[in-house]
Amino acid sequence: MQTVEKLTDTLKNNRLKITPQRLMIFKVLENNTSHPSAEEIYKKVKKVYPSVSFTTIYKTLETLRDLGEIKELTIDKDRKHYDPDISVHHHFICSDCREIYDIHEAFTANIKLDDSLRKDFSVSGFQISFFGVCSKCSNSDRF
Amino acid sequence: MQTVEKLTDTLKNNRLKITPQRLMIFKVLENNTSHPSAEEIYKKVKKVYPSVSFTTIYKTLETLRDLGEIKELTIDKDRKHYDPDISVHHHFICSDCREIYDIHEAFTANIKLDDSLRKDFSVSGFQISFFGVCSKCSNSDRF
DNA sequence: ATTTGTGCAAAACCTTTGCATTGAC
DNA sequence: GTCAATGCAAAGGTTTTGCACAAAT
Repeated sequence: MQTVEKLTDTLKNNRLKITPQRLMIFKVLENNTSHPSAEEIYKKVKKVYPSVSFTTIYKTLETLRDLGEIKELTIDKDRKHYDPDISVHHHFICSDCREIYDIHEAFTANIKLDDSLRKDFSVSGFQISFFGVCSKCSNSDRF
Repeated sequence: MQTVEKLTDTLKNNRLKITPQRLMIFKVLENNTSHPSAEEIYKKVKKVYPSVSFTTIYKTLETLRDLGEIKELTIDKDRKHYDPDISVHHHFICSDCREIYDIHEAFTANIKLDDSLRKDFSVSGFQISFFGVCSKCSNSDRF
């Protein structure tokens, strides 16, 4: 996602309106690496704008996704998560605490799209989901 | 997933009961590479057992997953899909028709778990989701 | 003034659960 | 006879939608 400042320009260029609620959602997402769910964003925005609705959260997230500013993550079986980091990277989800961690690793360069794959599919991207238990949870398991 | 025959033994060994509904669900899943959703399984079972319920479908899928016989796929943002092929492989989901295809490719061998990754996480598995449009859909787009 | 965004309430979905009944063993 | 499975209805949780009103441009 761009900076909030640049993002407001992008909205203007698309004849979209800049509202306090939206600005707050942008601020919550800016530099956010916690992969929040809609509810987590809602709760944070609600602290500043108590009357904000889920409708606004979902609509704004949809708008940001359509602008290509954020990515909707389908990795948690229970709910969607949102990622303002649209660069190529992958995720680890802890089966215990459900937290999602970023994985920026060099090995991803080793994934070459095979010709047979190219023939059958027009691949626009891929995403690796790692499963397991994070060190925080595996440590606490010992006690 | 094992063959239906072997699966019945596994159930017996776990003191689980073999019912006509379950057998039908097993048959629907056996050698099924279409990654069906619960509803798709429900519809097929319903043709033979019209009074079958979603409860039975979901409960049986849960049992099979807990036995390690099938995998629950979190790749489609709208619903879960079920895969009786528990061998290591990956998937391509068409953003147009939502169909999920298997990807069995040699390049997956190139993914080595980095030491830094091993240090922070106890990785039990990973799964690559490819996104894009399948050839069926990209062909039909032309008309 | 126009047009988009907001928020409420309700709906739409998918999935799970409580419970009485049925059926497998 | 015992215990697990089934099926119904209801509930739960997430996400979407219709619509009137508010706010941004």
